[in-house]
Amino acid sequence: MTTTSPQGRTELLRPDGSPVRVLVVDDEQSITELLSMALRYEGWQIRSAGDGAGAVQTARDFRPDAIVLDMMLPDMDGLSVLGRLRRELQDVPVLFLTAKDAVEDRIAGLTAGGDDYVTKPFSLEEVVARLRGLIRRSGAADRRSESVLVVGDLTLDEDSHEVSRGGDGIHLTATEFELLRFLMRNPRRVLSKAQILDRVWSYDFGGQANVVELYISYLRRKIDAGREPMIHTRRGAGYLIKPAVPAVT
Amino acid sequence: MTTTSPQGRTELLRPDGSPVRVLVVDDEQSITELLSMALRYEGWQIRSAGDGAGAVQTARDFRPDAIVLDMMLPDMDGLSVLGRLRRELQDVPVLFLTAKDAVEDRIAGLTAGGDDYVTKPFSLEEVVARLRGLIRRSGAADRRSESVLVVGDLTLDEDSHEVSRGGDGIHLTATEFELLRFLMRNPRRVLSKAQILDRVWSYDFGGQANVVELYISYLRRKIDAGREPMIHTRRGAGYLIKPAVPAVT
DNA sequence: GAATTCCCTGAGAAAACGCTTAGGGGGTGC
DNA sequence: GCACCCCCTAAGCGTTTTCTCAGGGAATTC
Repeated sequence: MTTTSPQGRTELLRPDGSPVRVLVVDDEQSITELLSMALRYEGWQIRSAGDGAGAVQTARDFRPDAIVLDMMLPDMDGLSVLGRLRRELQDVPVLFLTAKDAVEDRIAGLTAGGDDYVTKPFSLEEVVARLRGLIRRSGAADRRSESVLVVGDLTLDEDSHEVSRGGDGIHLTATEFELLRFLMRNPRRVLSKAQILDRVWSYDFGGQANVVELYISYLRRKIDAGREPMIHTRRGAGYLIKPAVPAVT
Repeated sequence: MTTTSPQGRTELLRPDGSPVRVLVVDDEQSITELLSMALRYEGWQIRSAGDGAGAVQTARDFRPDAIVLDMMLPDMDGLSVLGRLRRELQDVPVLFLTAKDAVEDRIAGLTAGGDDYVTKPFSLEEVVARLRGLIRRSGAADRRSESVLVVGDLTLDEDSHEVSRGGDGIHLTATEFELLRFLMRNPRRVLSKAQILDRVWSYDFGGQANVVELYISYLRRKIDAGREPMIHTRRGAGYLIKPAVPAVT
């Protein structure tokens, strides 16, 4: 089931209308805090644990609809945590957090069961998107909930990563895609550069704030080029996307 | 829930009709007083604290709907205060106050959870607007509360920062926008130049008092130009905005 | 009706802000 | 190992915005 808030954001809900529950497991507290904040903002109910034992225990009575699980835990290795969690909650989808250099094939095996993974350092948009996908596919939320964002004649498919405007396919790089997704999930709403940076770039990004300007300009070149613009600058405030108003000629 | 006072101001209220509660945390007393006054004027219930320990303690039994938190506190740093506050009140939205130069350093993630921040020196209108936005989105107030101000045929959208009169879009600069917002939030009420200066300009503005006149004239040019005027001067008292009375011709 | 006070607005300087280009470095695939 | 693509830094440029200053006009007072 989905519902649309007054701001136009679409929320995932369980079939009985109660909020989706997510368990976050990571030993770094800053990570669990960051994730909890972001996921709560999605309207989900969050619990967190700092180690494997805590995770299993919390999972037992919290009965989450999805789990975010760091593969590197102090007390036991991610696999055995996973095993125990699965004993409690058989079908719950898991989003793994792994270091970039983690062994690929091991992860590949894990995600075969419909799970997914994200490498650290991640961006919040990425985690949220992956999680939404997992929950959607697991059937914990209404299956009809869509994975396609539409603003005007602009279309973005979160599953296939396809983007098109007015029927023409548009190729975007990974970062461009995430930026556009964030804009399109908040149409007609001014998003500050800080907000964009916090959601779209990884949490450890320490660079210049003008990357946002740069990527906005890339996006405009691909999306607005030669058409009525959809991406607008609010000087001193931020950017927003909205359906193009046909030129009155 | 929203209600409209006799003066025509729209107030945010909690779903049960009680006033919204806000906790203000800053070590400079002049700031907490300034903010407390301004926020009480919004019809909200305010408590303040001067350090992190006090903030956590006050939050515990005051149970605020939103928190204004200075990042620079004497006893502990803003983030650990945040952590403790969040342990007490999980979903409470936070508006951070930060120094301007601190923004670039290490404030990544502040807006990640739907929170927001304002840099010092700030204007009261900005703080109030941001807080209203946070409270609105957090669901502590009635979700139907709108983000659009309307006076006569003049319309101002706080989310998209769009302004239009009689259907025609009007482009305003950031300062013009804030001034108009302040006027429109107090329709049919005379606002003195001093009041306007205190609310719309940052508290450390040391310039000439006639900026207000200047910006009123800018606004008139954009909003009243060629139409029945909505912005009126009360000589010796101030300015007010009200729906235009159709010209009797 | 003259003086005074208050308000409005034009011009212009300084600063802030956003956009764009060029290029380096890292990673990936062939 | 080479070529390609992607991400980001850095710097320069043009534009927009903000504000000061000053002159003139309008309302008010005496």
